[in-house]
Amino acid sequence: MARIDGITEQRREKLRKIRSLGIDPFPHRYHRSHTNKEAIAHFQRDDCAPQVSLAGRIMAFRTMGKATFIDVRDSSGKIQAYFRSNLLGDKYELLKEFDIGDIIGMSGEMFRTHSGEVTLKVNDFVILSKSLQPLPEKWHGLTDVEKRYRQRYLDLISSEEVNRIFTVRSRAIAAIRRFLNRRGFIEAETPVLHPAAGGALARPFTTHHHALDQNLYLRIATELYLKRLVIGGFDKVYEIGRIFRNEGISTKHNPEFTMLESYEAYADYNNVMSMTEELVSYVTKNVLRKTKVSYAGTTIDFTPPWHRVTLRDAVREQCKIDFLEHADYDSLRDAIQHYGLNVDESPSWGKLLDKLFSTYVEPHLIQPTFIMDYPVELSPLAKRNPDDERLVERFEAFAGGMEIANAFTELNDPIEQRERFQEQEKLRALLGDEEAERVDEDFLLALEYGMPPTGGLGVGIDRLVMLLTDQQSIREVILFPQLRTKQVG
RNA sequence: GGGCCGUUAGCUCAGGGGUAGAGCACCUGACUUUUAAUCAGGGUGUCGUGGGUUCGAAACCCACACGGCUCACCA
Repeated sequence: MARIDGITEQRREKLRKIRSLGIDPFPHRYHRSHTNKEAIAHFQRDDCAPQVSLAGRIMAFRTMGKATFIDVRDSSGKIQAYFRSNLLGDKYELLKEFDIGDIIGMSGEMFRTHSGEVTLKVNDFVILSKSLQPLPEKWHGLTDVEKRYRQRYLDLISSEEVNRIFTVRSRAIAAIRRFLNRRGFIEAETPVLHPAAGGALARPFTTHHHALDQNLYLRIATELYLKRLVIGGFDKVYEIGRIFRNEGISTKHNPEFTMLESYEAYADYNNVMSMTEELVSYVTKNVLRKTKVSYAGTTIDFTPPWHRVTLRDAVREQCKIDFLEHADYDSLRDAIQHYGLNVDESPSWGKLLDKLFSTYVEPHLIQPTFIMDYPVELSPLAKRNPDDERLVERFEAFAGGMEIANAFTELNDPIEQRERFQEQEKLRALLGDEEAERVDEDFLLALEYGMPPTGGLGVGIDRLVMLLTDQQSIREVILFPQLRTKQVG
């Protein structure tokens, strides 16, 4: 990438010229009296000619000899500014040293042009930052996807839509906090560096602490620490935090992503189910002012109550297979073959079932749906279903064909939890399953002090934002998605 | 990691063996209410990188890099 070409050399020359005139092209501060939006609103509301000082990035120049219009944008929006030679005198010539992309401060009074646009008539202006690189083209903007992600600031400058997506993301997270805080939840911050990566089935990133001379893992879930807080007496606790999983990258997976986890003492997964649909519809209504969203050409309605169906019935409906009647690997595999279904080899019964589900059921779950009652093999941290000990009280929420939440009645029996961990260790040893849970003695010790019956929830924030913004790729809702580092030179 | 597609000016894109192109941006000039301002003039380039084929390669072949989609893994 030629960092210094003709255009940037011209701009460096302008920079030198500005300095030679005794002007600091990067002054320390500027007093704004209004944002662009406020200035326009003030003029329209009061029908006067208020004196204002505004600042922002120059987005366009329209010069007509001794008069110039420029468009200036700040985060509130665009405003047009009008520069006249006979108002500004010699200073008008200084405009020649300004370029699209520069940050400018301007003062003057508001008026309306002949064509009706509310405009700032400038009587003084100052450079606030000189831009040395040309901005993307004004009409088409930036469409090179790689460049959009690597230089997201350019994407944000040139695309209102991208700007909107990340504004929605921010508002959605704020709404989640508001919802939970109003219900009496406390927000916690638990460690990112874990001595053992637990709380989910996933490969972790590893790192090393030099002073402790100890290997550490980036967290794959916040679960086990948040449960310690429930044991510590925080009856309602949550964390919105970055999770790291050392797995493939796709339109639905980024190695680091944001998850909400909440835990509520004395609640079970039925209570959590109600809270989940209320939470999501609250967020949707607050952020978009409606509960129906358009996603991938269809309409998704988040209004509670959502569909509820057991995993068993869902799989039976789509695949004709009752997994409880095919409770071992060979039986389930044979049933899949018998019905002519196409499911890849999997290392275990549970993974085979998971595969069957994600291939034949998940893509159909467009409207918000709770899939309930998972096999105990797939859920080492969930409490058994009292009606069928092969199952646990667990649900996953789906919308738009994606999993957006996972929740269960938490296993709080320390003896059984130890047995479940040991089962996972067996899977790891037998099948080389690197994602299996490890026995976490520190967590087991905490459980032995007694954890109240608790309902836990995990929500994939990125995927929720995808649904709210009608984006089919997770990279479009993450400001700086993971890309391979480009070789320099 | 596999398959398919892409990479040409600052940006958006044409060009598919014979002198490197357009629009926007930029530069020069005109213009005191324009708004994708207009008018006249000016191409500013390692055609992703490295090899190969050829009299001649941006183009054809091979390898590599980066990206997109997809499959595998997962949430």
